[in-house]
Amino acid sequence: MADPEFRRFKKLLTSKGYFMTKPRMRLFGLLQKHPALTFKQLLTLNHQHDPVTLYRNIELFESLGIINKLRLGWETKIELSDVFQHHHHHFTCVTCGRIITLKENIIIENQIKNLTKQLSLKATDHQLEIRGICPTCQRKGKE
Amino acid sequence: MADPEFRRFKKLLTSKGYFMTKPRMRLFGLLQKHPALTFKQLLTLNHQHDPVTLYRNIELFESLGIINKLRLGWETKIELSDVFQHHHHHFTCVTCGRIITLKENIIIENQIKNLTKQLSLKATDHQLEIRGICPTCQRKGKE
DNA sequence: TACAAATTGCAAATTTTTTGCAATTTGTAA
DNA sequence: TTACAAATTGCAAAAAATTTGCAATTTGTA
Repeated sequence: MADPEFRRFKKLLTSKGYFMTKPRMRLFGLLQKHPALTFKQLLTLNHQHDPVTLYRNIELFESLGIINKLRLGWETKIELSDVFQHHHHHFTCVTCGRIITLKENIIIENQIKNLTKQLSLKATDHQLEIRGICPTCQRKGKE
Repeated sequence: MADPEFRRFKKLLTSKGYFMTKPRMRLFGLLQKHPALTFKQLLTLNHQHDPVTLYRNIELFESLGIINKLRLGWETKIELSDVFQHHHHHFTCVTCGRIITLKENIIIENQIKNLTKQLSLKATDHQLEIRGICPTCQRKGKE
């Protein structure tokens, strides 16, 4: 495969002595394709396969920094970490549950840098979720 | 009780026809006292009492906007919503798990307002978690 | 104080997550 | 390419977390 993301993924695994297996490739592929998935969604998309392996690989990926777990709305979702995606934030519609990806905002990023610097915190990453009502649901609400 | 927060809490409950009960007062009291608790911590602090009632009241409080669930570090935590606290953000130390409360940052707040306005999103609230290494753990790491 | 409606707390069901282990798959080095 | 050691899977089963139904109790109202 020529996919550079895949190569980075492989490196993360193998440099620590883990094996590149089919269930791991499948999981990584699903996360590349979809923006943010719950465990259940992953299990469904991964049909016919064992939840146990999925649990174990999610745990592994988490520990290797391949994925992040987020709470969006009321659910815990899994998505690829910033190593594989442009850094971004999320807007969750509290009415329909839709998630809108918000592209990185430089002013906020800088402000976070200042803020942590002042407090002598060494920041590794961050996440911002904005909740509210999406344009579609706003329109429906007025009808 | 003269506590104005408590009165606000009571109003939120009773204005929708819910009763002010002892388990609900206890839960609210715990959340006032502690910054961000997991379900397990709540259960322990609430010793001798049933998990079922706790689940039900957490769900109710959530639906009434009394509390928020957050994912901090790897855990889901519960804290009083901005109705009862100054709006703030969180820093989680990935090494020791400590949570540091970050006071509201006006520049970030304004930036969020601009951002959502541009996209016609009606924002109701948001949360920001910064992860990294706290000063204490940074020192330990160097020893 | 009496009543209707809401809530609790128990038992039990259901769902989610973890653990142990034998069979299989993977990477490495001859 | 083959053979081997180590890692991983997927099953069965255990453990933990969450939800449901219901009778007894508590709460707000008149």
